[in-house]
Amino acid sequence: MNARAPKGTADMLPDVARAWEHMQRTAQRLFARYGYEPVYTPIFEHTEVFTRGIGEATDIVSKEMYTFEDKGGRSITLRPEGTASVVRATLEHNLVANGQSAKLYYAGPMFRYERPQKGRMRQFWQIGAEALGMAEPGIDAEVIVMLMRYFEELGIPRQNMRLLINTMGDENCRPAYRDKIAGFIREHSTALCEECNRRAETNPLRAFDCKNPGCKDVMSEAPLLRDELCDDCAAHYAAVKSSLDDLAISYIEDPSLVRGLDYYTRTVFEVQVDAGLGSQNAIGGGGRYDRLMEQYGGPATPGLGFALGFERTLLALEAAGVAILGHPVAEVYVARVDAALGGAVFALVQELRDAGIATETDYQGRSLKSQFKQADRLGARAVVIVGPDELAAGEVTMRDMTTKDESRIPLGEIAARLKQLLG
RNA sequence: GUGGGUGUAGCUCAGUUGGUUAGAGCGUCGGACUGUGGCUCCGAAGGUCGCGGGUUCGAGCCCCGUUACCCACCCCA
Repeated sequence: MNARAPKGTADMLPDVARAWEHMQRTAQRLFARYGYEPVYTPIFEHTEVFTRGIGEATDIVSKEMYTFEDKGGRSITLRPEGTASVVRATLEHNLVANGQSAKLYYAGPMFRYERPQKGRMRQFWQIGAEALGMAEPGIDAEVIVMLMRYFEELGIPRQNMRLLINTMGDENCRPAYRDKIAGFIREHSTALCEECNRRAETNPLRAFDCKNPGCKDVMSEAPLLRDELCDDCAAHYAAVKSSLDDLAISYIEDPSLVRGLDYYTRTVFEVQVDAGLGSQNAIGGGGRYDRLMEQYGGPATPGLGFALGFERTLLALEAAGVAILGHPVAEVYVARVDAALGGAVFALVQELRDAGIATETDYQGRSLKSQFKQADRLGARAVVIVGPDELAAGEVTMRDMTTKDESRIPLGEIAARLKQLLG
């Protein structure tokens, strides 16, 4: 038996699990203020949900999916991202029929078959939010602001983050631009890498993303979509920027920001940090996907959203020196002078827990000294000592671990006294 | 898929030109006039030195293979 988690997965031990819960709670509180409601979609979907939505030519679909055939012969894929599923669910349940809108958020594990490295896992967690049915540029800004506020609320200093934005155009202006870039790549084929040449056929815009210095040079001369936008897209982009300005959210326009999913239209954005993530730098990103619902056979429905990565966010938090503190494991520790008193202790511990007090005790027959050490380690504010002397008088000793004050308390009053001490 | 690095107690790591009972710190457990914590001191438990071959009188140290993890490329959260 190989007692090891599979490659690219990790156990989240209490310290990390606590951070996870903190990140989820923070999202729940914040997103609720923006009108978002939770949604849980399956962790696996029919493969087609992703191939259609994300795009056959993307890295995610072409080489990173966990796809398998189930016992019924269906092709199933572990979700590599959340948007496709949420949009599928929205369509399936008619959440935005007849001009309705929906604001939904989700959190959970995603799966991508890649070589793991710092900030990249095969199973990784994301929180995402999707705003469906709204085409106005104001909602673009709102989504971006909520994402930035989330990171800030967790404790990543604003100056540690960089918000990049760009526009991908729409079906009116992008095809022409796409052809133009494909042509540009062909013209400069000798100066570009093999991969970029291949991109001319599959997804020309991704050539902007190439990290090869030679390609970067060449692509810096390429025509920009910004200059080829149709009027509607140009107006939308201008309005988004203007809203961000109004909200004092600073951003960097990055024409090379393309992102790895085919469904994006118009606004795309990414939040990057410099420290803690190894060679990665994005902690969150997203964009608008006004045609996605139609790709699933649904009515034309605009939408946009973002996703952010837990692992990377935690790395960024650590790099920023932010500690996520846990609650004490126990508020009260019940110690017994000798093991024979177990019965009385057991009843008392249960009574305290029923009274809402986090209570811990020893089940290993340890020395009183050791029990005190344990109480200290668990962060207990008080220790209740159960000994023969006390019990003979129907009492216990209560020790305030901060002030070291001790007093004998009748058994019947101990719960109330402890609650009083704990405030 | 490709490349580099690492793999010694629960954790972080030392282990000299290969040499005889493999060490430290932290943590854990026990103790310091025996019913009491956080400091200090003492002591104890705990290791197939990733695994398999090879070289050697002898290998944690050298060689080969293998595996795991880490990091990087690609791309992304």
